[in-house]
Amino acid sequence: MSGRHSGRPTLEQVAARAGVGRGTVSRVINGSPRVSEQAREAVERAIEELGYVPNQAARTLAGSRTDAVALVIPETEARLFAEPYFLDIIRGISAELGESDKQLLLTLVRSERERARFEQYLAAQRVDGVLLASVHADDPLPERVRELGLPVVLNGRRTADEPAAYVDSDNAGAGRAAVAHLAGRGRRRIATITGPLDMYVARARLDGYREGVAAAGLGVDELLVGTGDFTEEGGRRAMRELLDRAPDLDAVFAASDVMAAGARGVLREAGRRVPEDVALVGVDDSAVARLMDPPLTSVRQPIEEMGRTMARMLLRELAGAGEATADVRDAHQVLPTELVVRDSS
Amino acid sequence: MSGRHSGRPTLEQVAARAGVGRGTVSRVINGSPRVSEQAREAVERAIEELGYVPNQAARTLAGSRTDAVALVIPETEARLFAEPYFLDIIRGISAELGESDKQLLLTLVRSERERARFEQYLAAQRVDGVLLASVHADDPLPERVRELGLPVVLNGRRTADEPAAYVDSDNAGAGRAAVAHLAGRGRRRIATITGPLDMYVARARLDGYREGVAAAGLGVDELLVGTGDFTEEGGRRAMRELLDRAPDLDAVFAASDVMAAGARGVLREAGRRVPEDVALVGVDDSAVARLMDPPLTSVRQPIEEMGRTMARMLLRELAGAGEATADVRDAHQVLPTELVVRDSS
DNA sequence: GAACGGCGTGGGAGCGCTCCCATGATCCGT
DNA sequence: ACGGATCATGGGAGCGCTCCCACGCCGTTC
Repeated sequence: MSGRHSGRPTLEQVAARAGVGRGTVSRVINGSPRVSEQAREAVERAIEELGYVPNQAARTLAGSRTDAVALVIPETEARLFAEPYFLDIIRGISAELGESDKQLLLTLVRSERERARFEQYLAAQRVDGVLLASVHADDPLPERVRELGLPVVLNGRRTADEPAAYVDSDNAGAGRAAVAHLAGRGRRRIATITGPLDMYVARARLDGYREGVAAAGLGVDELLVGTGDFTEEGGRRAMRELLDRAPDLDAVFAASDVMAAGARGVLREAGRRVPEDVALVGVDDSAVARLMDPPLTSVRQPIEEMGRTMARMLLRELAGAGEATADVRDAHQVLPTELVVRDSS
Repeated sequence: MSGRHSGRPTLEQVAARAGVGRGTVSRVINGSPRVSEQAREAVERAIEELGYVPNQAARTLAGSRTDAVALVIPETEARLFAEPYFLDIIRGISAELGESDKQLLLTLVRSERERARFEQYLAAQRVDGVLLASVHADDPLPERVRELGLPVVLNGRRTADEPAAYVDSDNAGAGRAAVAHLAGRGRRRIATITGPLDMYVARARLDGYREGVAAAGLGVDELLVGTGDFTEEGGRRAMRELLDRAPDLDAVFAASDVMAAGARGVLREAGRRVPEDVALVGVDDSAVARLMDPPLTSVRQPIEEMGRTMARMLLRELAGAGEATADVRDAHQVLPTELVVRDSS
């Protein structure tokens, strides 16, 4: 066959063609300023002509930077949350990463075994940093990642005083806004359906609800607090219990759209009209909310923006390389939510 | 501790500790049979004790296998399709990949520019193969990937005689099943709302609809065919037109749940009851279908299974290494759909 | 005019692994 | 008992890149 022209061109071949040394080509590729204009042009031309693309494995091996970050999604959660959530997160992350030439390694963690394997991957130097979606209260993963010397950013926090870097939305604010809205429409017996209370996000929304009730001068009634689990069925169950315990309720703040959908079904079966008899507000502003009948008032989280912010934080830390983490405050971002009013309230 | 963390252990150190040569350690790691039981045990012990994890970059560089595959999702599509779709696809792929120690590189392609960049990545030897979600009719990407010498598997086909390997669901079957069901319930004027007709999936469902109508001995009436675009708004628009053109229709087969949801709203506004006046069937069996009022009858696609199958096909081709693609038939998988009957029909 | 500092440059020395070949030990048949 | 297979084994030779040091060459400076 014809010569050794098999395989892709290497940096060495580019150097030869451009009439310079390997070092110079490397400098051009990596945007070093210490290259003469002339040499740079020659190299760029050679790269163009040869269709050269640097071999990533070689770069990583020699330089120990991988140009990839991992996004970890615990599979169990993936089913609970309104599903579009993760897609939006991914979209935001991907958009931000795209601008910096980084790759996204997606890992769904289903079991302990897969988790262990994931830690292996981290140790295998496959990524420069880790993004973690929806961590549970007692999840040790963030610490494990740090021990491996990798920066990590969480989506949501595990506790109020989360030590790791995170991006969260203003969950308490969401609860307050929902209740204020309902109270503003004259509702006095406002109930809530919470998420699972071992998750910080659920607690925070409940706290916001309580603050909102107090702020409206209504006095908190624990009979009006029903516990759900972010699923439709959980929403049904909680709604039934609430109707039992507090048949005089005239509004419900459900901590997720999906639970609101479940609750809506129970209300219909109970002959309560929405919004005439019972006003309903959800959280997420998902497709479900728009398509419900009547369309559901919901507190929107800026999900895609959360993804972007996570990626941005991680990239900043990667760039800042030096251990000197500028300011812890930067590492804790809480994004605002927004009430979207529709016909259910 | 301070001090120079001598970094992670290398294969060489494992060899030293186990009292064998590098080659032997490498053989153990790669599961070669040509290793004595004794040596194997010694090496495994050393790996355990040192917490050794092979450096991926080095393996790739030396062996030119990357242990990663890319999943490409055109961003434009991501909005059109019922969103959970992609998450399910990802879930299936991830599950299958997890069992074979491969990593998933997720790439959302938003623009021509990002597409070009993606091709660069492929050329940079970052992945062993490519999975492509929802390709458009004229998408040249599959061919580009092949030119780079990488195997590719599509989700859905571009045309009826797609040359590339693909996994699709039985879209025509979905249309037939929906119509048969509606006809079975005594509906005679069955309309359809299609997807965008430049997509094969939309055409196939329409074909199935026509076949179903013919099979029921109803005679196809083009007035009953409305064109949508897989969005809720498109569904509304098509439904309005249908009501205009064929006010006597008594059933609608919408080619997606989301369009069905849009249509349902228009029907309500028009004072038509579902299912009494007009029966409604969608496709996807998504959360939207379950949460609609009344809950929507829908044709379910085995989305997660499609993901699994895609991954399996790609892995098989990667394993088969040799160019001898066994049988083209294996490369074209069409999975069955299933009608889920609810109250809307 | 000699000494000096800076800058662009070339290329050696690895990074940690797989591939593969040569080696010595073991086993077989005759 | 001996030549020839068979087998586990060690280790050299890269894979393609980045890092970094040493080398000229230039313009300054005193």
